[in-house]
Amino acid sequence: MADTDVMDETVEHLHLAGCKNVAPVLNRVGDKWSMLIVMVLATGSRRFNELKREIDGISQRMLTRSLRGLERDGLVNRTVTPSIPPRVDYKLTELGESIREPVKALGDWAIEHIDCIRAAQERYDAREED
Amino acid sequence: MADTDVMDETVEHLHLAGCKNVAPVLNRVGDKWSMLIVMVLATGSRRFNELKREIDGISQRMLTRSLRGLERDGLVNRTVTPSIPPRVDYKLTELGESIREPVKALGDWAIEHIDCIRAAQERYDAREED
DNA sequence: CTGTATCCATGTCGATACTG
DNA sequence: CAGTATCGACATGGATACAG
Repeated sequence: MADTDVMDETVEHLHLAGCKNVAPVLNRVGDKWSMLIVMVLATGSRRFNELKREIDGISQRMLTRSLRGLERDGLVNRTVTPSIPPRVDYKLTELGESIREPVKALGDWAIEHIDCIRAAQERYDAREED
Repeated sequence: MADTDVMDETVEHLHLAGCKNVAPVLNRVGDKWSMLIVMVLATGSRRFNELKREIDGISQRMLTRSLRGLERDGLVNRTVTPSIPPRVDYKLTELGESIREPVKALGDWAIEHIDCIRAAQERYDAREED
């Protein structure tokens, strides 16, 4: 099972040993821009400023940071064409493609239950303001 | 389609209109403790300190906050028994149960691809330190 | 065009102390 | 037992300026 030293403590009460593996993924999925970028790139490769225009609201800094994160995790591929002006293209890797399905499942769940959630929130908030 | 006023701007370049709905869910799913709590509660109702012991590493503050968030979103039900000492039980609602499947799908993806991700990260980090 | 560097505001998380 | 209150450390995100 390779030398993953994640079992350093005997995780007594957690059958959730894999959680240490899941957490970083949840972190990336849960961040503000990454999955949005993935969804845009799902429709085809883009250049930096194409993404910036298309995502609408993202700052240059956050686009760079998000892309670097996705690239580091192997979800996005970055190709530099050293021309003048320079050209950089981003596209999903196979790994990046493969995450779309589970993320979409979550997105579908969210859309399907959003009314239920909002109703719960309103009920909760109503009870607080007494 | 109900009066969801989320189409206030003509979302030209986004077929991702539902994103405003998905974001809050991603936020909850992506946070550090919420899904861990859901997974524990999936095996049965718990009291506050049972959760605290079982989650291991969570602070009292974060457990309270996470449970409040989950309760507000309608994923968790809180039942107070005004005895001495007081007793409070938490259990998943139907909505809470229903989110387990898509979250598990994402968890399975993470576990399945963790080696690939780590490899990509090491490759990336190796290239940075030159 | 594609970034990097700074600065700053805000949010998240944890430790600790205290309460009914 | 089941919280609330407070504080401080740290991470995240945005605005702006600058650079190859």
